[in-house]
Amino acid sequence: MDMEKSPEAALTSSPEEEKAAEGHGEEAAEQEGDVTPLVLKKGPWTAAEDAMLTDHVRRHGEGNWNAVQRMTGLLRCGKSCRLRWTNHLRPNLKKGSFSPDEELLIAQLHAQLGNKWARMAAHLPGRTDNEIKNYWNTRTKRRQRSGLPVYPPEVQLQLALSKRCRYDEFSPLASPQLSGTTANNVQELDAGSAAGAGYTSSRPAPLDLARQLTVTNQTVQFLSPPPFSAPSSPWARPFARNAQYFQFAHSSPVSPSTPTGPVRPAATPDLSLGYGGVCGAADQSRLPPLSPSPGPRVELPSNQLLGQQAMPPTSATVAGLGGAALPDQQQNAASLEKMLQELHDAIKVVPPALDPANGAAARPGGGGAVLERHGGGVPENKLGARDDDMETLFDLMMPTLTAPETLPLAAAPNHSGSTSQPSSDEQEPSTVDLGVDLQGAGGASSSGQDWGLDGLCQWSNMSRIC
DNA sequence: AAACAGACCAACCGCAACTAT
DNA sequence: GATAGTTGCGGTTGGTCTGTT
Repeated sequence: MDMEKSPEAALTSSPEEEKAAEGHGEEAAEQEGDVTPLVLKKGPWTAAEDAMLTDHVRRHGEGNWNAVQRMTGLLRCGKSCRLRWTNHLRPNLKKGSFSPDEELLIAQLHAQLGNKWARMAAHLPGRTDNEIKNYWNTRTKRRQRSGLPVYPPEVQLQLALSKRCRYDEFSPLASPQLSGTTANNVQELDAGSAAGAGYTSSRPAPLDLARQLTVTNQTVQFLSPPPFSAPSSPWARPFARNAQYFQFAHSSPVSPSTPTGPVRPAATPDLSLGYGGVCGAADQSRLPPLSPSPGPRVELPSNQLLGQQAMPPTSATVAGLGGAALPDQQQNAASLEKMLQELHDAIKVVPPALDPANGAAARPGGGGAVLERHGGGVPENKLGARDDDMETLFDLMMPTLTAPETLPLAAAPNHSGSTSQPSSDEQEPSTVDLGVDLQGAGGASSSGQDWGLDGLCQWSNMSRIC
């Protein structure tokens, strides 16, 4: 039922007619009157058309796009008018190339949302979904062709953590309703960004690494207030912009479905980073599937992103799959250590403050973990903090390895992280398939925007360890 | 200088959800 | 409830620009 197509289809009867309309549509409309159906124009907009459309919107506001043609004589269908206005004429549009901040944000949003361009655009004021889509598709194509990872390392780690977070939220213990838009869900998480704009995803808000960490029973806050100096990796810069996500009270928020009492697997991180089989066959029975099983909810990749299956497996992929034979806690620990090393350029996690009562680190709800940007100067106790990071994260990781089989199956995202079939938010993929996005598995802490082959080597090594 | 390939961008198409009658 | 109309979204296409050979 394409109500916008039918007029065009009816009015544009032949290619010749359509072609003629492109050059003389306006004149034709004036001459032909009511007897002959209007031939709507296609193709690039002229300045005069833009002016007409802009004037119309100024007078009547946005919406009712089909009326534009009737009221102004503009020989464009409503759909075309809306598109033109939204993508080019609307005020406050930001033109030009994307800033590094925006690029990282897009990567993070894509990791969380898939090909939800409109939602992504809601997080990028002045940018349009079309713009983001074009950017992502071309960039992704290029990167995949180069064998580079689609996502930067920060996003990869965030994905790994958010995965665990989602397991929490989607755990069988949680009400199914929670998978929608209920309390403590994205509506709140998203409060700090771009007005929400219908953002009803069950995914965490972009750049919500702090929340991910919070769910790991650590509270997070910056030691030094923004603005931060630029980190070594431009991909880390948006952390500063989204500093609000890192500021939590010590009474750490807990995922609504996080059960109290003994730590469930829900509160344990899946540190496999999506490397299929990275945790080994033995553990796969306990962990959510990392790669989608064919089914109605499998997300199909964009045709523009094809070639992924044909892509030669990177060392990381091979190592990840091959590493399935060598999964154990130590290997995960090694992976984790690598990850931390990568991330310590941008983030430092200070261990929770000791509980004065028992001398133990205050854990749930009382954690004192603090994130600190390096921009404010290298912490003196960096190494010590890292050790504590390891200890903390080891603690978090171990339950994963012994997780019962009660973990809910993750939805089956596709290789590109793209979305397709779900028609509602509830059907959105609840995980992001790192398996393929990390196929290129490079992108550690390269200093350039194009996190490069150096990173590839590092991540490959990490996988090999696993 | 010409040919070619890739990147980039604007626009179109089809579909689905939503709203009004 | 059915139908018509509107809006929004994601995928795709085609033209133009730019860099390379």
